[in-house]
Amino acid sequence: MPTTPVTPAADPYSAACPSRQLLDRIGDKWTVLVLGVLTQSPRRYGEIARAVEGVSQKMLTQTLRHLERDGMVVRTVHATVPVRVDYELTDLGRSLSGPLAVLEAWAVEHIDVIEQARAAYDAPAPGEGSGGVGDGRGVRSGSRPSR
Amino acid sequence: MPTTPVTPAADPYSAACPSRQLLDRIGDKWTVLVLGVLTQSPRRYGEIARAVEGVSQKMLTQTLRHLERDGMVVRTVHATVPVRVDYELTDLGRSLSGPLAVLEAWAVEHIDVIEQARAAYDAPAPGEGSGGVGDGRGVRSGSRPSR
DNA sequence: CTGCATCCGATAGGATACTG
DNA sequence: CAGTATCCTATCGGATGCAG
Repeated sequence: MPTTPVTPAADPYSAACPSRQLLDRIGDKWTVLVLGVLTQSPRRYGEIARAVEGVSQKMLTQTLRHLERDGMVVRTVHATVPVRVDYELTDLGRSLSGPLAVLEAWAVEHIDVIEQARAAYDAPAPGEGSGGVGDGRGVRSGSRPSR
Repeated sequence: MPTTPVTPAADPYSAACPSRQLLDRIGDKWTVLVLGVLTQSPRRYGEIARAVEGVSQKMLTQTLRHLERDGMVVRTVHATVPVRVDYELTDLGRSLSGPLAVLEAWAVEHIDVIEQARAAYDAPAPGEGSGGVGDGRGVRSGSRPSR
């Protein structure tokens, strides 16, 4: 496979779809958080670990490796006595913050409605046995089937 | 917890953060795909199953239930002889397509650079022993550490 | 300090069989 | 047709221990 096999990439239902690849990456537990920390300024490994708080070394390292592999961050090792490693966003990494901000804005703006919907869905079925509904047109499932 | 414990929601590193909740939802394997299918028009269960292609009933049903719970889709059951169920996006669900499109645009636009970066990362270390780099300032890790 | 290796529990997700 | 239930595997992710 010398030249890239083109891969249409126009098919949203393919695993090779750019959207899917991006979602697989940012959908994990830490990537976006790490990206957020690095957006502010370059950071050392330990700083990121402390900033994100809750992430294990394993996951932090894995996340950083993935970001590095994708060309989103640059890893610089300083051969000092206590080893020091800096991570810095690349232009590519920085360019992602825009779309991410859009998504975050949507989330913040609609979280209330979502949580209301969840509460309504989780609540026990409302008494709908009063009015006549036998029109055979269809029934909205207001609450969870069984859970 | 009767009244919501407030949960600042301003802390990006909390599991209760709106952004995290959204990412947890769209980060899974099928949600965005199902959303995409429904964006076009209301669909029956079987139609979605065929359109997404590759999704199992289990996952499709689970995804639809999640979307319904979050108030993104409305599920309507028609009590006909062969049962018929329609799924339709709500205004909330439709409003998400914008941010999603932004993300997709970014992915499509940068996928080439990302794949190049990946190829470079996966490739064996390039011979950088030529030029003088012994300034002790730091070394960029050009390729993967071991795998 | 930074990170890799290993063990281990939790969860996501696929295949299959069965039901209203 | 539209699910539900069960089983099983792969992966995710945390804890711990070791190393350069």
